[in-house]
Amino acid sequence: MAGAIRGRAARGAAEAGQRQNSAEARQAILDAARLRFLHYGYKKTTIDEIAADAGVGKGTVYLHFEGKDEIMLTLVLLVKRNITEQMRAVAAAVASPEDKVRRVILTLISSVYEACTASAHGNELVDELHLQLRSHPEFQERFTQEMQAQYEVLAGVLHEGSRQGVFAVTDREKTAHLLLMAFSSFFPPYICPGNPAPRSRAELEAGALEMVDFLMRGLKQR
Amino acid sequence: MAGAIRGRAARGAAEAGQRQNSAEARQAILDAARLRFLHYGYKKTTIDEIAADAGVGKGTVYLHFEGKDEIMLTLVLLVKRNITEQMRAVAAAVASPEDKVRRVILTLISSVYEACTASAHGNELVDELHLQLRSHPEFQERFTQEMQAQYEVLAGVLHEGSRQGVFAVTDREKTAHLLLMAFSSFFPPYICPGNPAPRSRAELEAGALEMVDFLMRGLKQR
DNA sequence: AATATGACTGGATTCGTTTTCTGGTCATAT
DNA sequence: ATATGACCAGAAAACGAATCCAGTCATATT
Repeated sequence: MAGAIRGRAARGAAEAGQRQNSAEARQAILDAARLRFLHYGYKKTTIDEIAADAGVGKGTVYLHFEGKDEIMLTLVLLVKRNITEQMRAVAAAVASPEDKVRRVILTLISSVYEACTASAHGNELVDELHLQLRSHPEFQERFTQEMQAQYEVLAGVLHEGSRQGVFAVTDREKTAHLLLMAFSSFFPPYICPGNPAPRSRAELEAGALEMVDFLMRGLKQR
Repeated sequence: MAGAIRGRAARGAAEAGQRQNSAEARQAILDAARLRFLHYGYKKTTIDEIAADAGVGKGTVYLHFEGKDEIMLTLVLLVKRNITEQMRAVAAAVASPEDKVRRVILTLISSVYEACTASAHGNELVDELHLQLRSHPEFQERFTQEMQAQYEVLAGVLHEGSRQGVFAVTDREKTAHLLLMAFSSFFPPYICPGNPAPRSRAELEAGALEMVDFLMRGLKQR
């Protein structure tokens, strides 16, 4: 009985301990990798450094991730999810549908800008992301899902506006998609042959606001 | 008198001959360069080859262009002008303003696609263009002017629609600008983290048409 | 048995050197 | 006044040696 109790307790502790340690280790690896990537860039960061910073052996890293690339993709996906959350929060706040559309889109654009400007290696990381994404269909899938989630946040606001008679939208999904597509030039990499790339966050947001208001004219109920 | 005549004729012939030869040489250089660039890419093409193909000495190339980069930029500018011309032609045709907006934008997008897909080295050329443009302010200026011209073609159509009471546009220039900006994702390089890049010309045009019709809802008089 | 580790490996990358190539110049020719 | 091609310097390629580092695996630990 004591044995059984000890056994259960021990097993429970072992399981919990392992899982907790495991989760902790995973998180430590992600944290260490994020700092390294931001400070030194993707290529200059080695798995050995990440493992050392995280306080685990090198092999342990490979128990949690298939490789360096997956660590980076995982980090970016987390950032993307975080942005989606912010958008949801903005969409859930009390405001007119027009304002919500404005704010949801601005949130997305500003957050992406913020994330890419946070580090001196932002450009390298963006390039690397695009590169890696091309050869990781499973992550492509997950990224697409996340974009889908963002479309849906916007679609929700459109629906709300629709019910309130402010917007005239038939296919919310498609409209949200087109709407966000029209903002391609506000996302990095800012490749603008002709137009100059935005110089500052303020300039970016001002441009985005103009675009939002232009696009919303087509949404309004007439 | 005969002397004067001969003199004038000779001078005229010389001038005309020189200018004609000169213009011919310039054109021959551009033609040769275009073929080489399309067939072998920018980097693999040498000035010696261009000169040989054009049937002129190497030094002559430098009488007409400041360097290899300027030859390429000149060629691209010519293509851009040609596209503007096509847009003007479409805008001048008889059609409803809505149709003209559709067609003008489709012309632009299709032509750019066409130009970039014409060669296996389209991507290299686009990259090279962006690169070179960064260090050639005078060409930047000329490219911007050409884009301005394209905005104006579209602005003209908007104005026409406005007069006919079909569109409600206050600032034609700015509207044209925003309108074209919304199509960034339809121009190369097609960098789409999430959305797939267009696979074919047909897919591209279909997407563009959807976008045009979406955007035009905001333009219509209510 | 389940998990963690770090020494080890080989393919990739970097580095330093040599060689080739090529954009641009200029003295000469027409 | 215009056209040319030999020439030059600096860039790019080619190469091999040295180094690095992602990923593996035999072993250790619990």
